[in-house]
Amino acid sequence: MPRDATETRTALLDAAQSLFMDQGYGGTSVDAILARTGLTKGAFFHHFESKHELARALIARYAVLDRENLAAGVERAERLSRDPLQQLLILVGLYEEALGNVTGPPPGCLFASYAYQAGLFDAEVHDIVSGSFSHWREVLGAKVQAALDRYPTRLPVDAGEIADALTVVIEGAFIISRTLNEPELVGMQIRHFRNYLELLFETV
Amino acid sequence: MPRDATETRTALLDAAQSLFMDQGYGGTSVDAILARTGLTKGAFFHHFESKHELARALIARYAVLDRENLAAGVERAERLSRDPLQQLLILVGLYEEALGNVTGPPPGCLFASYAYQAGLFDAEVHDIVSGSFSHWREVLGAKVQAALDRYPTRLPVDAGEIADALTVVIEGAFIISRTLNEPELVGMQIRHFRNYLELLFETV
DNA sequence: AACAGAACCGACTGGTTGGTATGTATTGTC
DNA sequence: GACAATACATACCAACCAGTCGGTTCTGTT
Repeated sequence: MPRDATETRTALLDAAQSLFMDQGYGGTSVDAILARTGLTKGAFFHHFESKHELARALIARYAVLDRENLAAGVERAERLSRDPLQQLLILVGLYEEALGNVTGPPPGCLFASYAYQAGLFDAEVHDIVSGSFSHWREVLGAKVQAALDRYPTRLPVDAGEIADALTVVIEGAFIISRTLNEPELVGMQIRHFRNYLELLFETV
Repeated sequence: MPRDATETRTALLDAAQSLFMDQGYGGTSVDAILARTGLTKGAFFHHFESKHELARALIARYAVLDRENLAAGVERAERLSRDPLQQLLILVGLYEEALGNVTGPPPGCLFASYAYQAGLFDAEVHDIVSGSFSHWREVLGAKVQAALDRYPTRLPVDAGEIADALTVVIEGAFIISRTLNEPELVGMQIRHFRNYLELLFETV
């Protein structure tokens, strides 16, 4: 077997992800990706049969990492407490921690970059993105529902909506944080979502 | 004077806005804009000296409308109540109303489409976008501060952060709403921000 | 050492891109 | 109704685009 191809493939995916987040899919040429990696057309089209197929592979990789990350967070929260409300608050706290202590440029989300370029992609890519957000809704929604089942709230709320509210805050915070170039903003805003939960559940 | 040019110019800007929101700036060709309007290269480059200048004009127009819209909302809220907290809640309610009763495809924000394509634009465009978000922070932040000065809160909060939280929710809700194709989501999420305010200020 | 096959190179292609040059149509002014 | 100026159309160009293809290099197998 020849030299290690996964390294090259990863380099292409990494460069593409960075460029797509900064210039968008339509604004990034294959040549730009090659210039960043130092590779050539031959390498690119050996690994991906088209630019579009790269986009698909990229977002699929991102979706897997996102799921693993979420699952790890949930597991960790479940290990740290038996109480569903506490688990929820811990989970939010973990994301606040992870996205708050970022040095350098504000972080972003590949799914979000899709939202305003959806017309460039096909149904398969769309399903990966919407499936990822739906997954957040399901996983978090279950936790919220468990908390709702056990504790009273100051206002009547729907579990799915509360679950969505976290992804909404994260995605929205990315946008404001990026345009204002204020990396701290993301953690701060997640903090406010945590405030909302605590106020809702009368823990404060 | 020749025929009315503003109509043509507006048609170009409208088509560009719609396409940019759907495919991004880099993914939209000048020809695509012309195909949608039924115009030609001659018309385009008569009104805009480059594609980039169109983007600048478009986001500038959007920023002006956004400011006017915000100012109108604030005025209306101030007319409906003398109390700063009530004004704030009314203002949020107005946006919940405006963005919640949308039929057809979920709405979006041109500023947000910029966030993940920033590398394609220059400092001038960047200043318009960041200036717009800063303006929201200032205007809303002042209202929040006025409410904080008069009423106690269950948790200590910063006025600017609360102001940002609304734009964060709106922008984030756009993204999730668009990818899941659920137009109602935006209004619902703004509702949760209103809940947060009401819980914070002990009105519920 | 010979072979096979994957990994990669780089010149090339046809179509598309943003932009230009030049021409024509429209409309108010005198 | 001649003139001027704006508004728009059309043909065209060089640069760039995604993608192709024949060739070269590397590496495990025998």
